[in-house]
Amino acid sequence: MASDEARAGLPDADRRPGRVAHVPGPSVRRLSLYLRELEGLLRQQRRTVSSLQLGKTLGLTDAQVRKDLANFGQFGHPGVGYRVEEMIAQIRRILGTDRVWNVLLVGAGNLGRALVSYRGFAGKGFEIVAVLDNDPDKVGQKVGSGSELEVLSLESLAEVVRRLRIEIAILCLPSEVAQPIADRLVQAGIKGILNFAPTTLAVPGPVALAGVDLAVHLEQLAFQISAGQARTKPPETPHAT
Amino acid sequence: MASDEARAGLPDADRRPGRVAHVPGPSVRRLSLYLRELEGLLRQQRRTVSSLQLGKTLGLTDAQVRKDLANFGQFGHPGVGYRVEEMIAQIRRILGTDRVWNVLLVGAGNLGRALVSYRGFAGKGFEIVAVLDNDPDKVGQKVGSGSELEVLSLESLAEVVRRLRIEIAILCLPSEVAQPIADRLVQAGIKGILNFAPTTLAVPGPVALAGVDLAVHLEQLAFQISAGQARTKPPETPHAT
DNA sequence: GCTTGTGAAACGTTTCACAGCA
DNA sequence: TGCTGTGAAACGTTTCACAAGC
Repeated sequence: MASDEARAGLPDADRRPGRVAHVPGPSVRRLSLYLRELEGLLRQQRRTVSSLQLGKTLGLTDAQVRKDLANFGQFGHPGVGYRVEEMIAQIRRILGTDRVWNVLLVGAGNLGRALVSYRGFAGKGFEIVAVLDNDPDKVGQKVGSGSELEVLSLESLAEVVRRLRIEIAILCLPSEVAQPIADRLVQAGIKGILNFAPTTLAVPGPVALAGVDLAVHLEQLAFQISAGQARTKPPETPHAT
Repeated sequence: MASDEARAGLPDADRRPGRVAHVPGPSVRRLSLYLRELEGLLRQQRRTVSSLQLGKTLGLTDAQVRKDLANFGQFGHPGVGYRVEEMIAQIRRILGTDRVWNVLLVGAGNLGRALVSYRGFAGKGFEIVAVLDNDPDKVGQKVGSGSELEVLSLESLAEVVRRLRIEIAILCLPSEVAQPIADRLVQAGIKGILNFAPTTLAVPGPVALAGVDLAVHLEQLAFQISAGQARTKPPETPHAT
């Protein structure tokens, strides 16, 4: 651990577009929420929005919204606010969803099949392009809202990842097999894993990891109800597992 | 007096005797992860675990683990660590999952039906005891792993919540109807809502709220992959297979 | 008028380091 | 020796307050 040299007080000379120095994690998480709100405003034909308005629906202060967005550049227009369409394009570019990511889904159980049919990814920059499962009964089945995907055997994992240039995988598997499958995905060159198994995965540093544990979210509700009763601040909480 | 009394915006006060004074939000979130790890250790017949061991699998420091647990009392045994079984019982008590919560699921689409069949809630203190849907074609259908639940009409919402003493609802609905249904749930006396619709809900202060937006999680992965490349909260030295 | 962007202050969380106990 | 619990220091995030621009 390097001790801190005199690194305070230096003016940030790094203001080149495209290169962003250091962004707080919470800011990045909120970026997705801003995007969601802005897309809603666009559907309502709204042209601009102020930091105060944007923050109000999300339970944030106007200063927070401005600081968050200012982390990535100067997008606002004083006296006007933020232009909805422009801001959407900028956030998509920042998040990296201004292009389509090919996604692999592993595990065609109830949850897995539901995700393949999930409409919420449409227009968000993600497309599930392959589904794998272990179970011989499931292999060969057609899945998806239009039944356009065929479940493939796990044996084809590496081949599918490479052939379809897949960078993100969603794991809907029993806890016991999640880690070995994650290992195989990493080996095959996957860059990010979204894990729905209720277990902690270990992956090498450069591989991105996010976890969604349904029971965990319910537990947080139970705590808020029984202990807290007062609301804590942030609604959304993605937490790496 | 410009700003002294002006802080009344956020409800926060909870200083009842017998209740734990003020616990950082991040600590509470990690509590669920500790519980999950401890339950895994119990299955492996482990009797005790140190803060260092517990933290390592989760990518946390030992000091962090100790501080988190110390927020709620003194549970550790110097020179020994934490007794697995005892700690599980304590965390369940703290989270409020040392009893069973009746859960209502609203929306019997793909995702909703998958959650009803989801085995991960078993033994975690949550039981889905009713399923509602709008669609006349779905009403009357049997759902659940053993097909033991019948989908009921939305009209029975308030009656079902009261009769079955339901305190938590899971929303698997299109964004457009999520808010009106949330309003009806609040009206019926629900205490917490887990929202899977990709929209921001507004609920009165005393009602607990959590949201899971699948697109948001994928966006965070996309950002980590394209911008970050380095992990935000890195567990140290990783190892591939 | 209204609204952004931004230093500086306020606040919250994590890490450090060590006393104390088994 | 091994480990917890805890003040204090380090670090990170949010809020404040206001100059500057539309």
